[in-house]
Amino acid sequence: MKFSNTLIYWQLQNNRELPWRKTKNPYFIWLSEIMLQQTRVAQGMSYYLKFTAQFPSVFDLAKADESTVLKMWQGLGYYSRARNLHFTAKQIANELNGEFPSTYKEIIKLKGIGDYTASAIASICFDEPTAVVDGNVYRVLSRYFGIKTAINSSAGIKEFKILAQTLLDESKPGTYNQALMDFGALHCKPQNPLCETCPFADSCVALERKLTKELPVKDKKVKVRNRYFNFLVIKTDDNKTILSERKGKGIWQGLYQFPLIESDTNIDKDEIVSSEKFINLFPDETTISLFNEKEIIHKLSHQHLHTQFWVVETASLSKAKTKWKDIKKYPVPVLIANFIEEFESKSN
DNA sequence: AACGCGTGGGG
DNA sequence: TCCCCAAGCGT
Repeated sequence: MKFSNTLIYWQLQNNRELPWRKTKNPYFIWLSEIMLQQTRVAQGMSYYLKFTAQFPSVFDLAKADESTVLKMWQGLGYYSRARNLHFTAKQIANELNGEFPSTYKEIIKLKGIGDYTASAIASICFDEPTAVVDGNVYRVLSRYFGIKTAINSSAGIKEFKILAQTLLDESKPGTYNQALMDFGALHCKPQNPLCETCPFADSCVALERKLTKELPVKDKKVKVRNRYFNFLVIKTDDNKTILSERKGKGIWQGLYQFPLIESDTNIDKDEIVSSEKFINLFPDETTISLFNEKEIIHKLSHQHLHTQFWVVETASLSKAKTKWKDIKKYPVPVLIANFIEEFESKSN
């Protein structure tokens, strides 16, 4: 049987009820696709429901402040997705009369939308026969055809895109694309794929040659960089603190944090209070204490952040403009949000 | 072209 | 514990 027919038959019997499956509205599909980039369905689900409730149309999203959008995105990671989402929402609302572009060629021009997302939206919403290639597709196709080309090499990216396109069922591209991704996510899983009950078992190259565990091939691992963060958690007599936005490139752009002293290794109280940043911040007397006895290692995919939170109590300070009672209004990284939770629970 | 960019779950 | 990795994109 044809690859696409077997796949769609599998999908009929294994259909997932997902909120974004009930619509072809490109705004909702777009939202779901951005949220699910490098993100599991289970993690993205509550965010999708929250966003569609608060922003039922692209105009509502466009009207919001970026900071509001980031606050709602808090905890989902890869925050440039949220910034690009908001940027593109404004563009669609203000320049395109709220009308989502309807072809792959136009969709891929939008910020935050690459080959995968443009193919997904074009096929699901507009029935354009463009094949999606995501992590699931790489895995299924590399195993089924026994392809050892690295999926993150430029040769692999081209090869798999072409192959995916030739396999696509052009009569129902949206259904086919989602079926292939579902099959990868639920059946042809990274670990412990369900080969015993696989509808492709009679023709899967990886199964026949016992290559399932070796495929897909991916080269190079990301190197992890160690960084040492010391946050100065200021608490003034009048219950204020300093929280400021991270600007420029690097992690957590647009999110807020306490004043930060970064060092080459964990440093002690003496080094904190004698640092230039500390002296500039606090001309007057302060009381400083380390909040977490043991360093917190916050792990990003590519950085390990060895973190110490220093609680600094001082008289009222003109630079301390953020009221403690407003602190949860700001978008912050999970590392900071976790600290705030613990700090508040201990001071009550 | 290769690297930077989060977070959480599972083996 | 550690490592992988999950509906990728921008530069």
